[in-house]
Amino acid sequence: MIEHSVHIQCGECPIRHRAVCARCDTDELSRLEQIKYYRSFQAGQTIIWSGDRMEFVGSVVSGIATLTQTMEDGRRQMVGLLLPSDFVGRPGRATAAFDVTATTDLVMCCFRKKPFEDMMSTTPAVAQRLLEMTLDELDAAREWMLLLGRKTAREKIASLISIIARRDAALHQRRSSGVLAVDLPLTREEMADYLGLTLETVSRQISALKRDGVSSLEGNRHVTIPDIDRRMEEAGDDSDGGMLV
Amino acid sequence: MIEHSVHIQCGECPIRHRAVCARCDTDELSRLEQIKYYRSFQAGQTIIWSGDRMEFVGSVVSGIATLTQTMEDGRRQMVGLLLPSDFVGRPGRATAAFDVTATTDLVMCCFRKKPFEDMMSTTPAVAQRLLEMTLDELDAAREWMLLLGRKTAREKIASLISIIARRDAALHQRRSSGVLAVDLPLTREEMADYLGLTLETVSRQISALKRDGVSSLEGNRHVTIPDIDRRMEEAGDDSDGGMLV
DNA sequence: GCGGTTCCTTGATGCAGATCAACAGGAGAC
DNA sequence: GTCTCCTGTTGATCTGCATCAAGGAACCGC
Repeated sequence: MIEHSVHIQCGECPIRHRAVCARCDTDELSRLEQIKYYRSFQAGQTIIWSGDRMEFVGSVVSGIATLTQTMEDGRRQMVGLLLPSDFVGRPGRATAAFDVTATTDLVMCCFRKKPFEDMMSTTPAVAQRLLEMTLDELDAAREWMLLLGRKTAREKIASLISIIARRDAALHQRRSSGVLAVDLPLTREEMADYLGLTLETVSRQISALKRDGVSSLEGNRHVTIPDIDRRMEEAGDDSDGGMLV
Repeated sequence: MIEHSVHIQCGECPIRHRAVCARCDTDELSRLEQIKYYRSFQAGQTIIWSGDRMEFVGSVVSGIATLTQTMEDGRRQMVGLLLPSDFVGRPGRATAAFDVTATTDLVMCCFRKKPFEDMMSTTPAVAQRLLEMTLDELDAAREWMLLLGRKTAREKIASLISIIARRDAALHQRRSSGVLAVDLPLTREEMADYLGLTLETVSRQISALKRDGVSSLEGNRHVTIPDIDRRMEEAGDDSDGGMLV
C-alpha cells in the first residue's frame, strides 16, 4: 500500500493560493489540471535519492518532507524543510542534488518534468511564481546559515521553534496572541540534523528551556511558550517575528 | 573619488555570457544597454545596508562583494560571496535583507529596479536566466549549510579553497592540471565569517595544512596545492570537483 | 628614519557541545 | 501478561574550537 490514488480539483486544493500555481488564472489552471497527478508516500519513505534521475517535479500538498545531505562517513545535514505548498525538484536539471524524504505521511501534486518545463516556457505566471518562491527559499537558506554558523545551541532551538510557529501560522492564516503553541513535526534527531547539533544536545536544550520557564512541554512534541517576546530574544532574532502572510 | 564613470558596450562585456543577460539576443541586449549604468565602489565600501530601500539591482562586473548578516551583539555570518557575473538585489522586494559590501574595488552594472522589473515581465530570456541563477545559488547555499553545520575547521578551510578554485576556473575558462594555484581574495577575518569560525582558527588551520604538506603558501594569500585529489579528501567533498562550465 | 595601522600568527586557557553510556516510557506484536 | 522497538532523557567525560593575549611583518604617511 505504498501509493494510493487521490484526486483533488485544483479549485478545491488547499495549496491553490500558495503553491507554484498561485498566480494562474482558471484557464492556465485547467492546463495544469490535465498534466498533474498525485502521489502518496508513507512516513519515513524516501521520495528521491541524491544523484537519482529526476522524472518529476511537484508540490507538497499535505505532510512534511525534508531535504538532506549525507557525507560518506554518515554525518547528515538537513538543508530544506518542505511544508505544504513547497516545491520539490528543479526544472532544467537532470539529477537530484539532495535526498528528499517524507517525515510524515505525505501527498504530492506531481508533474512529469518535460510537460512542466513546456508549461513554464509558455506560461509566465508559473515561471514568475517559481522565481518568487525560489528567492524566498534562498532568503530562508541564508537565515539558516546564520543559525548554523553563529548561534548557540539554545538559540538554535529557540529559532527552530520560532520558524515552525511562523510557517505554521502562515499556513493556517491565524494570528498568534501572546501565548504560542507549536507541534514540533520532527523527532529530536531530525531537529539535530536541521540545527547542526547532536540529538542529545537538542534534548538537553529543550529540557533547559522548560526548566528555565521559557516554554513548557506536553508529551514530547507539543510546546507552548507563555511569553513570545521573551523567546524571540532567546532566538537572537532581530526580526520582529512578522508573519509573512 | 567614490564613484567614477565607465561604460562598456554589452557586446564587449566580460560577463556577457554568464550574467543575467546571458540568454538575451542582440535586440534584447540593446534594450538593456539603454537602461543600464555603471557604478564603481572602493574596497571596503558598503554597497547596500540591510533594511535599506533597494533602488537598483545589478551584476558584479569585476571585483568581489560579500553578503553578510550581523546580530545585535556583533556576531557576523557571511551568506553570499559575489564574484563577477553574480546578481545583486531582488526583484519584487522593496528592502534589502542583508548587507552587501565590496571587499575589493568593484564595478557593477546596474539597473533601476522598476525598469528592470518591466524588462523581466516582457523579456522571458531575462526572467529565465535569473531563475536559473537563483536555483544555482540555492544549491550553493545548501552545500554551504552542510559545511557550516557538519564540517570540521580543517574541512571548512579545504572546502573554501576548493570552492574558490572552482569558481575561479569557471570564470577564466581554464582547466586545472594536477597542481592547483589559488589566490584567496579574502582576509582571514572574512574567511572566518564565511566559514563560521574565528580568524585565529582560520589562521591555525591554514598553518596546519601547510605544515602537513597539503598546501604551500606564498605570502599570505597565494595557495598552491601539489596534489588536488588529496585535498578533495580533506574537504570531505564527495563531488568529483567537476567544473560547472 | 619612526610611529601608526592593518593583517596575520602563535601560545595558553576555558568551555560548549560531542561522545559514550545507561535507562525510562510508550506502542505494537503475540 | 512479556518482549522488542523506537524515541527521548540524563549523566560522565572528552575535545575542538573560542577566547584572551602577545607579538611579528608589511605598508602607509611624514
